[in-house]
Amino acid sequence: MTHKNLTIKEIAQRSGVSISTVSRVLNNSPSVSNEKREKIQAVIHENDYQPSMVARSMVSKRTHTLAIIAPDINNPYFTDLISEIELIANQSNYSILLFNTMSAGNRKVETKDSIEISVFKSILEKQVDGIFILGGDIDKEDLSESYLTALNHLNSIIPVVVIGQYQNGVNCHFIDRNLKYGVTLITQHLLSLGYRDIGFIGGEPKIKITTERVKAFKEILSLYSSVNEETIILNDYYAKDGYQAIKLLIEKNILPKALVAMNDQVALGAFRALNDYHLSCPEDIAIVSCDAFPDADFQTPRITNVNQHNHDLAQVALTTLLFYLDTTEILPENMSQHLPELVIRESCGSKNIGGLKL
Amino acid sequence: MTHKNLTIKEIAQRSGVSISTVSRVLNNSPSVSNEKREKIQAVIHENDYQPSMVARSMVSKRTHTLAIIAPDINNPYFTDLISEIELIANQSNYSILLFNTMSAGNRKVETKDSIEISVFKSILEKQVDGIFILGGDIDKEDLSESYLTALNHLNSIIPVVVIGQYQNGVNCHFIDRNLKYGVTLITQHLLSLGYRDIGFIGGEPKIKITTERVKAFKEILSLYSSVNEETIILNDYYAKDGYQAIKLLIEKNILPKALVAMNDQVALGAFRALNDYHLSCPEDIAIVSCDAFPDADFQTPRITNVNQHNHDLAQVALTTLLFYLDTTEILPENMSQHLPELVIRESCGSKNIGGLKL
DNA sequence: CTGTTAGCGCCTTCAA
DNA sequence: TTGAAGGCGCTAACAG
Repeated sequence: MTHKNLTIKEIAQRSGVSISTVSRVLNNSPSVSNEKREKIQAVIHENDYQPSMVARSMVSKRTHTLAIIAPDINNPYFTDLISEIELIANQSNYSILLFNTMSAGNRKVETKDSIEISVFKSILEKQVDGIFILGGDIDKEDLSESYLTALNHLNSIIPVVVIGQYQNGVNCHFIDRNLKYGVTLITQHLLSLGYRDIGFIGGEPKIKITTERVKAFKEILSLYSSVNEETIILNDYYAKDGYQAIKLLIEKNILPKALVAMNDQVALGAFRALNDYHLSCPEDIAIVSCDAFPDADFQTPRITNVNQHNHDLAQVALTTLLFYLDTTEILPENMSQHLPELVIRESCGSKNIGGLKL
Repeated sequence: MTHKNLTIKEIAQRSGVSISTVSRVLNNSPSVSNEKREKIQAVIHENDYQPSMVARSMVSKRTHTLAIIAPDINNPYFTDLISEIELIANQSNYSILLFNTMSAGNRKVETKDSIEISVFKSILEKQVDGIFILGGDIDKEDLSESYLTALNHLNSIIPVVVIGQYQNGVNCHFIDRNLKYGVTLITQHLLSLGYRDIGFIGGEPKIKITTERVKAFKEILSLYSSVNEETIILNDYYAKDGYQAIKLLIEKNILPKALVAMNDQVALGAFRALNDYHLSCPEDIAIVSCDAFPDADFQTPRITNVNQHNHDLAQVALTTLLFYLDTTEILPENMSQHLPELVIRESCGSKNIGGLKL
């Protein structure tokens, strides 16, 4: 910390011009003589001068920073999304301010007042240009009044894009994941393979992601077979939950012939539990997952799952947010997202391993 | 975007006082009459007023923001560290600006000029108070001259803490991971179980993490047995690399009786490859890992590995950075980090499953 | 094409 | 205990 960054004033002095001229070359204004421009650029380079974003923000009211609020960055679903958003944001010259609220995951923190509400305050202070909410409180079936108020207030000052299911009474922009299509696709796959006795495991109850998926699961299943509520085990989104679910089903002696798992981690936990009971997937039971995580192709068995195309999600979310940064109008057209895609591997017991895509 | 945040000036007007008085209550200055203080606080609450961090930063030269530069946030090692740092940083009222350089991982970007150097520029603009570098270019055996210059320049303006191995010629503060101890521990474990024919898989060549671990591995192995260079396969840090390594060893017909994998993901890929060749771990070959990732306990087999106590790392890194934020002196005492810890599970073939910790 | 001036929102002297 | 004034580094009119 010996050096300090120079100011525009010092660059002006060393270049023998006024600060406005320096400011002009900084902002690529055409109305600067080549001679002075070159001189100034030289001085800028010599001194490794970087204009202060803080001062610029002061004037422009833009920080070129986007906030991401995520409940658990140890969950691959969120990191996938974050790294995707970050990549595209950087290309548009935005930086990412990350808020990991820990409202999910191993280190889940329980407080009477939601952490997210306090995060909203920090974000307001920081004056980011826009905000992504990737999950957390917003996914709850019953939103608290205080959360709703805080979120709407936030959104009235800074545009918020939520990647998740639409919530009544929330004024943010929502990017829908089309959960229904994905579950339907994969359940149908099991049905087509001949399975009729199908259960569902994983996912926190009272959370929209869970309820929507379970609802769609029941809908499609009931068309061809019957739903057995006992084999629907909702707990949480992690490997431990898949493990626990299988344990429960086996202990109650109601293990079905096939299971839809909330995501790959739940499926992983399920595999492990089966192994502990000397059962195996897919021989004894087929297990598929609604949400693809990395390494699905390296598990044993390789996991048949749904690719929700998070890459698209991130793209759409960013485009949407960037749009609302500049205007309060309605986004003209819905951007195209790829539909969730069934990826058939081994865990479903299908013989069509590899290649086959629906 | 109907509302806008009020300014201190408006709060002053609505409270019937001057802006300096408002500023005083904002900063908990004692010299304000209770009457005015209460009036002002009421107005602040009514209007959900949040002072502008940007304006404050303009004056204080502090943004209360820390940057994290990581090469691949899809890698659990980095997310672990990030979420840990974020948690502690938040408690000290710092926000995290995340830079995912993508210099590692599936989407690895190759450019002649390092992305990190351009990230350094963004960071300089943003005027963060301090910087963490979690990996990436800094881990290379041969640092480019341009990178070195850029990093040292950065560090001369903003304090940088690197979580990684010390590099000659770099002026940042380093937090060492004690890689040697971990590998030694786990190799010794294999040796104690009676294995003599032990290989090493995973890890990018020419990267310090790799070279240090391989070096330590060879050192301890050569004390009890002999090193076979052919069974040391260095490629990268992911599941695909474990897979590829096993494939190679089998095809060359030199699969050893035991392997040390760079991390759990490499081990996972190795398991998968073994299965494809109708071999299994630990029956046919023992595989252990140097770096624990989440879910090690849910893999089949459960992975015997080393817990590098990343929690500690984050803690020490943050404390160090916070210290150097305020002073240029030398940190008085080395903070204690837990030593890497051997966690015995199933993949080593040990009968002492569970419980046993060294 | 160039320089002067007036803020952006806040903190910090300095007087009162 | 309070208010007025100046300045943080930069941009954006406005004159020249």
